[in-house]
Amino acid sequence: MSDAPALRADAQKNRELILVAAEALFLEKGADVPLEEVAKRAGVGIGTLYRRFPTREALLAATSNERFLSLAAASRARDPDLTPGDAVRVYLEELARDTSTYQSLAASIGTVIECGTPGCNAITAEGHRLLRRGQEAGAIRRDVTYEDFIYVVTAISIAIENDRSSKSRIRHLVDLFLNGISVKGSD
Amino acid sequence: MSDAPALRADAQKNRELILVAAEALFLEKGADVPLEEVAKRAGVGIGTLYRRFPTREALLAATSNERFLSLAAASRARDPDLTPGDAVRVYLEELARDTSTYQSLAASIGTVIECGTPGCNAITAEGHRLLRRGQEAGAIRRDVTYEDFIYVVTAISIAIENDRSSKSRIRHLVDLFLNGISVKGSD
DNA sequence: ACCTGAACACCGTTCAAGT
DNA sequence: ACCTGAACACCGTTCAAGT
Repeated sequence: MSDAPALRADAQKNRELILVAAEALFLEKGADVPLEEVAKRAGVGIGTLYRRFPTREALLAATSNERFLSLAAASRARDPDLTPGDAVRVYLEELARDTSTYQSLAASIGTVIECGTPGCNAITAEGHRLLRRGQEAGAIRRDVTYEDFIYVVTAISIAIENDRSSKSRIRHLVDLFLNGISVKGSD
Repeated sequence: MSDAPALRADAQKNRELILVAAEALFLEKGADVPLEEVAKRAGVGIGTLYRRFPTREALLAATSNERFLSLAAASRARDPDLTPGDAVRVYLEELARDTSTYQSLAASIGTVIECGTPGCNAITAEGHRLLRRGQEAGAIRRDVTYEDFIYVVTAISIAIENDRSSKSRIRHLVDLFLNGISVKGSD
């Protein structure tokens, strides 16, 4: 599974320094912070950063890895306590909240979450599982796809970033996705 | 209403040239095309472009003005033929389709549509009207806001841009917003 | 009042030289 | 194998000089 041919000790150390600096700066200044600033704070040359993380998305995915792993684990852990429908609801709310951690992350979350790291794989697999379970239980429409999940998470995060709504509206927006804007029984 | 103190003839001409060039380039290369390229194609200096359109959003709003006006007019025209719910559906589909006209426009459509030009005002007023009518007819939930409309249009356009879905999925995504992902009667 | 474009700032990305 | 940072490219934005 580990296709990385083991980094040299100094390279491994630099990789860690870059990740720590990136996490801090993404939080402080958003996901579009200049990469030179990340390299500077990490105390490495800009070339070293590019060698380890060829794209900004790769760096974002790496800093998200642990958060995604724990989100997926938490979702599985609460599974027995929730109905299939509620499990999907909480999954979407948590993922939207997480995506709102870094300013400017929303637009690329779709790419970031499909990057192949263990965390990305875990959170994606968990979403597929919840969707399937909801459909088998007859709670979720058959024509809904996992792409629709990503779309709504992206949407909510962008809405929050644009300051057209606040984090407190995540629940409302997820609710619209789940139940629709139409009054029940009106069609 | 017209707060513009009438441009000098040459300035007016340049403004038109900029708009024509911008429309063409936005269509060819997306809403993030270099502004210098727009100025070059228009045959004016970059300073002239900035003088007329201080921000990219202002330029986007200006090129969208006529499209927004006709979208709003079309919506009012078909109004008698549709139920309040269907009127909202078509409004959202048309707006999402329009926002997908220029690549990279989606993320800023929220800002562009609130810019105060006649077109922006018209399409916004029409959306508010349809929402109110839907709610008064008992077809739309009372807790839905016009911000939710913008959020879903943004979401759909971003989904399309990220190539996670195609324009043919607009109908599906609007349908989810209207009716929700939950199976009816499951709650 | 308006136009121009050089000048400056800023950031992304590569790559030759060095360890 | 890895690191560094100068160098280059590109784009946004301003503003002094000119009409």
